[in-house]
Amino acid sequence: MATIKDVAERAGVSVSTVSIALKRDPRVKESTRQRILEAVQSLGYRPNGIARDLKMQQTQTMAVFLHDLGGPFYSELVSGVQDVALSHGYSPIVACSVGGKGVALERLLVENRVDGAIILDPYIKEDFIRRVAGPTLPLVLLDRDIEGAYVYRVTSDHEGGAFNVTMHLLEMGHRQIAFIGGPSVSVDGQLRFRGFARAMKHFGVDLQNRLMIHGDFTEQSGYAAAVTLLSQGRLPEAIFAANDEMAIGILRAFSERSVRVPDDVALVGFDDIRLTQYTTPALTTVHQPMYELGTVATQILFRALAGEKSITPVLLETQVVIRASSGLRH
Amino acid sequence: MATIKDVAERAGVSVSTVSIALKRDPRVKESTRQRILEAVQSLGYRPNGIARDLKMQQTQTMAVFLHDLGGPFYSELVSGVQDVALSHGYSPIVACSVGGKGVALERLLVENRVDGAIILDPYIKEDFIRRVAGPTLPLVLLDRDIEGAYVYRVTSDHEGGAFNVTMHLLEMGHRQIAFIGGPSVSVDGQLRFRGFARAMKHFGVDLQNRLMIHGDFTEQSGYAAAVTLLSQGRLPEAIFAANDEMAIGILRAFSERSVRVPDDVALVGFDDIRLTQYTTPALTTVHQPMYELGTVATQILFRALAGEKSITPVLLETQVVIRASSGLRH
DNA sequence: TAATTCTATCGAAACGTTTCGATTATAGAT
DNA sequence: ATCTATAATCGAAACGTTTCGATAGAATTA
Repeated sequence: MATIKDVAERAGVSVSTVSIALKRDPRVKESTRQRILEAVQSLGYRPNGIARDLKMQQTQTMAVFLHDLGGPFYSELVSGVQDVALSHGYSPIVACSVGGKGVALERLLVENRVDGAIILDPYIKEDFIRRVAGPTLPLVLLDRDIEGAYVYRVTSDHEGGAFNVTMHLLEMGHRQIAFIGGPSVSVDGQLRFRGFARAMKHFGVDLQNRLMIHGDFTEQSGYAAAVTLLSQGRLPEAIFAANDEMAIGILRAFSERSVRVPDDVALVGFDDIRLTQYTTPALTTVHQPMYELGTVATQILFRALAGEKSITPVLLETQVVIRASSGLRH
Repeated sequence: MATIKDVAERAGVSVSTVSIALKRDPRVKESTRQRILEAVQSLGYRPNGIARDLKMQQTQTMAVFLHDLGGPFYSELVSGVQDVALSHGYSPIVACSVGGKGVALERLLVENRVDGAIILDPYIKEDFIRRVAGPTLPLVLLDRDIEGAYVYRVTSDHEGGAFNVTMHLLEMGHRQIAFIGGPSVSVDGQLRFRGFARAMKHFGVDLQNRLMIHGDFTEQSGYAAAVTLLSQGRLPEAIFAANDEMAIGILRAFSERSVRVPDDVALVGFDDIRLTQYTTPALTTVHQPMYELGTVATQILFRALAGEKSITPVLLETQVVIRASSGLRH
């Protein structure tokens, strides 16, 4: 691999001249630049980005960490990040935050291979985040509630969305409403429960223990929850699944057993993943502004990188999307 | 940011001693190692990965480039990559290959910030790939047909899958079959057409020009193709959409106009994305082994990295998945 | 002509590691 | 006490850039 030194030699100039010539610095004479460019060509020289990063003490790269890359709405999030990052001359890369020791999280964050990161993963330990964040590595956390220096936060209004969609169910006359929750670590799952409980209280409806079931945001856990409910003998009037994946699992369990949605039981989810438009019946859910989440988070990252100090947490609105599964004719 | 030098000073040893102590080299006495560890602690020292990469002349990082990160089946591909990469001590990162100058593709590949890459993007220029590949940067291409030094290939059997699913339609008695193709650059789209044409020929059915329509793999283009077909007055007996996204667009156009699938017209897609199970009717399609594509590609990458020279292209089998949209009762 | 300002180029240090060969301290053998 | 083998540590070079201050020559001014 040819280095800048080889180019300098071939062109008969010094290394420093090559370096500045390559960034079109007007200090170098046009004729010498040409000579240098020829040398570059003939040697197939490509600058070594790592050497550059080391010298510059920055990488112009930022990372997005996701718990599992396959999540159905992450692509929009990443688009949002991408659009803003590119306009700042940065390259976003996406990495999976799981995998244990020696993995991307270590390599990129601990060993400073990126200038900043956006993190969407309820499982990453709080003290890891606080330890690793710093003036040279601001971190923007999505849907987490961690305070710390150089740690910033953007969250969707899970509680508000959950409140609104629960109100929707209540207004349709349902009172016996089951709640299928997410894993206990996930703040967004907790907030969704809070919104649900607040709406129930608002209508003066008591929560029933047997209708509060814990899942883990997977389709299978939704399926299992449906089976649990069915085993209780009588179904509730409605079910609020804390995310769409679980709602889809529930739908599958019901369809296999000929339980009709929404006639026998109404069902709503959360997230508005693409699939919800295609299920039978289409799923009422709460839309999360994923693209906006990406752009806002990235903007905050650049403000932090620019040295801005006090950046307040951002809360983004969510929106109820009413479809057939909740029983409203439209 | 504390450097190894600071640690050395604080611990009262030389830089080199710290360096080897930190990798548990038995040459350094236990007591000094402890002293060093304390210094690391109190200074909050974190090794600088970039300096290390520069010195080592490798990054232990590989990239996966996707044309758009949102593609519905990429997550499985990436899981496959991840599983193999981790077992080799490598961190895969995912980046989007679009975005023009100064973007991830440049930064990571041209400037050698990764040790190798897997690329799934029909739009990346052939000469770029050949120019950038080299002994220090093997490239594994997915669904592309480019030959070159240090360029390796893994492909799904698009042609075979298309042949088989077309045979399925023919065996069900359909003769007038429309083909909705992908963008002309995409090799996989071309192969799917080849398989389709071969099956038609096999049954002695002529292709009709009016039934050969070009799309671009998006849902909208499928919708548009359906509209085109409808405008012709009489529908074909069956439609083969070169990917599921377009098939879904077609389905939407038909459902909006009360054209019944499969009663009025049969429909098949390609890819077996998750959505195909949930559409009404569920979509007959061809399953691509995406996870396997990821693992195989990554294994090849590591063989190349290990210096293996002649690695032959791999072809992975696809499988027809028969669901309701093609009309077969099951 | 001498002094001054540009213009074009160069040399060297620095970024933070790793590693090789050299050096010193410690112990064991003669 | 001297020599040798081993253990523990050190110093310096190298990885490939960027950039600052220096330098030499050409052009301008007095």
